Amino acid sequence: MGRTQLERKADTRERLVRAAAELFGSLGFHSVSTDAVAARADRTSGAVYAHFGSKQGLLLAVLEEWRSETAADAEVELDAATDLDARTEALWRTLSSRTGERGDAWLMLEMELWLHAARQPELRQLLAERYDEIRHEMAHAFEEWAATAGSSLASPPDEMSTLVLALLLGLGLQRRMEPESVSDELAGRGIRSLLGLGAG
Amino acid sequence: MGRTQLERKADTRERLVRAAAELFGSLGFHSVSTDAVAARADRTSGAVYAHFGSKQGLLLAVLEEWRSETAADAEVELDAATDLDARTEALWRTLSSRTGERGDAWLMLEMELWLHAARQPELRQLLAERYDEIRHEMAHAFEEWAATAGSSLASPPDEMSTLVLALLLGLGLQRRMEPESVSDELAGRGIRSLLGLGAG
DNA sequence: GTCTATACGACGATAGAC
DNA sequence: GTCTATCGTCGTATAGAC
Repeated sequence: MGRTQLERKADTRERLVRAAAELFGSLGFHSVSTDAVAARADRTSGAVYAHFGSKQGLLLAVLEEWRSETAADAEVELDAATDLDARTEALWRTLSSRTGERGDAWLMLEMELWLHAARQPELRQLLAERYDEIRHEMAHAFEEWAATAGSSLASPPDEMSTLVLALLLGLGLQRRMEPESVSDELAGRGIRSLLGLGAG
Repeated sequence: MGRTQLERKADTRERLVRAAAELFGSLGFHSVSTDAVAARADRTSGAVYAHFGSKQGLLLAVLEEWRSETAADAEVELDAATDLDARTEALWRTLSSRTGERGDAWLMLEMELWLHAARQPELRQLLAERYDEIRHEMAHAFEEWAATAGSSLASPPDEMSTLVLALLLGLGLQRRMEPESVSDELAGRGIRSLLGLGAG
């Protein structure tokens, strides 16, 4: 069939990205060779260069993949939550403490990307846009929450989302070092007090 | 003199740690070779292994050095601030947006350490203790603030310091990618609303 | 696009003299 | 403790056949 080679190409690309996400996240970008990624994807390192040009190109592809996944996950989680407590908890769960098949590789990969971006302007631009998107989505959600709660937000929604995103990231960092220091309940309380929608 | 060799030893150690802090912070741990560190310290790589055993041992020494420095800096800054606005601002400045000679290498080195610690239990323990210390110091300060303000804290001080530390870290991360997204004023407002001591 | 094979460089770490 | 010299290894990336 004429489309077999296209399918195979897409398949290889997907395999490589998946393998890279798993290995980079669990072992770290620098500790993982292109050979290792290719091997896990049942390919050879040549395929990495044919598809992504470099090891860093592969890292970027992983980022793009996770961005869309995360957005989708967040939307599902948040739509399912009805009251404020459930919403804040869902937010915390989605952005900072994912468990399950991917483990907590999420935050580690995020930090890995942040570090690279901190030193490379092109990457920095890309990550900045990523944060912008996340903040926008959150800001939109906050406005809805306030509306359904009958109250109004104390500050501009985009400022609020900056603060909330910061809180989520920072709690994730601490939680990874010392899980007991950050309970789900504490996270929820923190978010609510930033929003000014808490119990007071 | 009998102490010359001891002095020289201490001097070499200090040179190596300083050089490592500068290079690791600006270029990243993985991008910097032990030879490069040693060269900047006017020594050779053998000295690194004689003093620290490994490249990672050197990283740990850098961490210890910065921990004490940061604590001292924070104390000075906070003692100089009198009202709540000045205090929250000093907090933000000390922990997340240091500029000057060290540039913003601080946060990058911190994240570098975090990433290593996330994968190594011994290091994780050490970093957890570091966070604990920071939180304790902040918690102590918060109690004083509340006392002088005549009000009381809404939550236990150690929970508050967890939230505030999270906010500071998270804002630092975003600020590095997109400085305009995090104003000093916003940071101060965020801290105050977590503390429940804000304007409202 | 994918493979094998390999060039080429760099790195961490050690040995041994001083 | 510090130096010079060096070993062995591993990594990224490329060349060229298929």
